[in-house]
Parts: sequence; structure tokens; C-alpha cells
Amino acid sequence: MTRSEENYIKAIFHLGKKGTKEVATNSIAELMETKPSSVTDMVKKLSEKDLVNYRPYQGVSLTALGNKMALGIIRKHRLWEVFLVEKLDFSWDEVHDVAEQLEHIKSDKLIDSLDRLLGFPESDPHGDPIPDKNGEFKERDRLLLSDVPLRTTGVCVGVRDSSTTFLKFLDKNNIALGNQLKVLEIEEFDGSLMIDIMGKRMQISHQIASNLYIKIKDQ
Amino acid sequence: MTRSEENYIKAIFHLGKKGTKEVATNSIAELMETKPSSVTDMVKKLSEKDLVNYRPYQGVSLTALGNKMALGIIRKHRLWEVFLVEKLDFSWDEVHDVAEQLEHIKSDKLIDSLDRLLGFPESDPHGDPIPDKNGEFKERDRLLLSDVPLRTTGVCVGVRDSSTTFLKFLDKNNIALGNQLKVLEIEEFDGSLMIDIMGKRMQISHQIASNLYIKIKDQ
DNA sequence: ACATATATTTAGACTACTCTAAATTTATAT
DNA sequence: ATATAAATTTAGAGTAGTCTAAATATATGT
Repeated sequence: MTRSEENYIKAIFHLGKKGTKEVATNSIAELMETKPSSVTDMVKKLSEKDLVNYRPYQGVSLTALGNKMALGIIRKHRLWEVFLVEKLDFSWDEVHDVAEQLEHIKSDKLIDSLDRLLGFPESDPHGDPIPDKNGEFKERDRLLLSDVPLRTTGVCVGVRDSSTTFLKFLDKNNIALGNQLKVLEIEEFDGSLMIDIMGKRMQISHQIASNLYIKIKDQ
Repeated sequence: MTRSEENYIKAIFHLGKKGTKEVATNSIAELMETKPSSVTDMVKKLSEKDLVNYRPYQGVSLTALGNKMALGIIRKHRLWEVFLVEKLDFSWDEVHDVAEQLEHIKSDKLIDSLDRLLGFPESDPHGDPIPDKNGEFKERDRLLLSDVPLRTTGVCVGVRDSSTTFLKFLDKNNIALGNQLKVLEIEEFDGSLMIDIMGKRMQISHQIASNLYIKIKDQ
């Protein structure tokens, strides 16, 4: 696969997970910051290679093979992210661009050794799960903070939005993965929450809560 | 610079070091396994960007800027080689292909952090010097084993040929960087040597000796 | 159901890089 | 010095990926 093909496969994978199975040409174009006509061309090519299912005007989905390829790329991306944070002291908002480049390096030995060096991590710095060598990942039983009931106690395990802006915001407010938190109040009017995080009370908007994953305290 | 431009600059750098300053179109083509006509095209392009000096039919040389770029790429290549060997347990004959890919990753922060992680190494697994951030490298005072006189004592510090075949040969014969050795005999007929390496006597051909660098024992 | 808006595809063109084949320049031999 | 060989460049074409503009298909509102 060329670099460009890999990027399309990855985009289709990400769009395919959330919501419907068939991905629209325009949404791929938007995510990849390219034109719909370019997407059509590439999708035809990927279809010839049996990486996607494509019927004109009906959208695209990954084949089993395409899915496997996507998982391989995501595995590499996320392992490199862990490497950058753990070994090279990158912050979690700095890793994405470099990992976008590193994910295309082709060498099974490299990626398996990297996995070993890092101690076979199960999630990346944003809390997203890392597929293993065979493309399997442990599904995390995590919930959006905005979806849990009052008095819920849990640990912050991931972010849904991993944009620089959001991550920097979390840093500024001392919210990090692994932090304990409890929902103290839910404001009906705007959906904002009063939470206790690591012993400190804090008001957060619905917008924030709906981009933070928590794992509910045992049970 | 595109990946392809970087590869040309690197090739011109390597060819420019050994021997004359002006590099021939054909030699670039041969090294890069491409056609001379492709070289001509690219060289014109690099010339426009002020990375090389080019006069038709007269050969090519790097400009100051081109040289700086080449050193940047070589720095990255060699640092990644050290990483692969030191951190991921690659053997010295396995690193080249992966480093060829990694050398094109663009991120100053990445490469400087990697340098730090590795403890600012001065040479790669083959004994070749690693340029620092400013493109300077400490010139090693090393000599080819085939060029030193009888009874010379020294330490093996590098290889001139870093092909898989040669490196595997050295491994098989337990010759590694850092090994102490002494020249016991020089056979006039074929230039072969009898050496003592780490306490073991061994006969090596002129061909081998002329691809091994040694650093002469203090003095 | 029909007009209109939106999504998607097609057609044709452009850039970067590569190639083959032919033309041109430089080097070499006698 | 001139013929011939070797190296190099030019001309023209091909591939991968992208784009714009136009054509076509699908969705939506009344």
C-alpha cells in the first residue's frame, strides 16, 4: 500500500466506527482535507484491490482485508505515540503529527520490537486502545462523563476529542488520565457538571464532559 | 524537500566524499538504481533550489546549503541506526533498510529527543560518525587495517563496506567494533594478514582488511 | 410528485517523478 | 585529426495522485 492509500483506509476506518457502516465520499474528503472527486478516484482504486466495498453513490465500507490493514496502521500510530510520550518526553498534544509520519514506516520487526520496548501497552496517551499483532483489541468498558448518573465515581481513562486545543485545556486544568473523579452535581439547564477531581471541586461544561471517557469504579 | 530530493542529495553527498568533487550523472544513477535521464531531471530541479551546482556534462556538487541538508539526513539516519541497535536489539546488518525510511521523518524535536535518549552518540553501529545538531562531526583518526604497518596494535572502530554480506561475515568470525587487535604478519604475495584479535590468531584476506577501520593504540 | 438542493461522479488537466529512445557532447584510440 | 565509444541530455510519454468544472444521481420540502 502506498502512503496515500494507507491514509484513505485509516480515514474510512475512523469514519466507519462512529455511526453507520457506509461512509460518504464527502465525509472522507472533509476529514482528509481533499476534494470529493479525489476520494472517488482513490476509492475506486482501493475497491479494485479489495480493500473497500464501493457502490457508486452508495458510500464505502472496509472489507475484512481493509479492516485488517487499518488496524495495522492504527497499531503503529498508537505505539509510536506511546514511544514519543514515554521515551522522548513529548506531551500528549504534541504526538499526533509525528505519529502520522511514523505510522507509515514498513517493518514488522521494528513495530514488534517497539511494542516489546514499551512493555506491550494496551492504550495510547489519549486512552485509545492499541490493537495487538493480530488486530485484536480489548474493548475498554468506558463511558463518556456526560452519560453517567449523579454520584458516579470513576477514573479518567481517555479523551474523545484529541485536538491540541482540548488537550492543552485539560493540562491547564490539571486533568490527566488516571485521575479519580466523582460527579457531585449535574446542572439541568446546560448539562454542566460539578465534579470532584483528585480532591478538588471543579465546574465543567457539557462540552468538556462529552469528550472525556471515564471508567466506573470497579463494580 | 521531498523524499526523492532527499535521496538524491544524500547520494551526491556520499559520492562527493570519496575522490573528486564533481559527481557524474551516471554514478548517481548507478547508486540510486535509476536511469541517468531521471538524474538529469532531478539535478536541474535541485540546482534551481540552490542545493547543487550543476553545469551540463560537467557533473554535480553540493552547495553549502545542499551539504547542510545532506548532513541533516545523515544525522537522522545514523541516530536511528543507533536506536535500532541499542534499544530494539537489531543487529548491525539489519538496520539499514529501516533507517532509510526513518531518516525522512520531519521533526526537529523528535530527532533532538532521540539524540538525548541515546546519550548523544558520536558514531553509528558501523563506526561512522554522527553529525551534531549543527552538522559538525568529530573526524575520527582511523585507518584501514590494510594500510597499517606490521606490529600495529589498535581497536576496531568501523567498517568501510557496510553490506549485509560483509557484516554477517564479521559476526560469524567474531569480529566486532571495540575489539583489540594486533598485526602479526603481512603476506607480501596476496596482502593477507595474520592478526591477533581478542587473543585469538586469525588469517584475514586483503579484501577484508581494506574494509575494516582501526584506531591505533594511543601514541 | 415535482422542483430544488445536495452529494457524487466524470472529464480533462496539472505536478512530481520516472522511463525509453534519440540526439548531442565529451573522451579515447590510433 | 578523426573515427568511434561513452557519457549525458533532450524529447516525448507513462503513472500516481491531485484539482476544477461540468454532468449526473440522490435527497428534501412542499
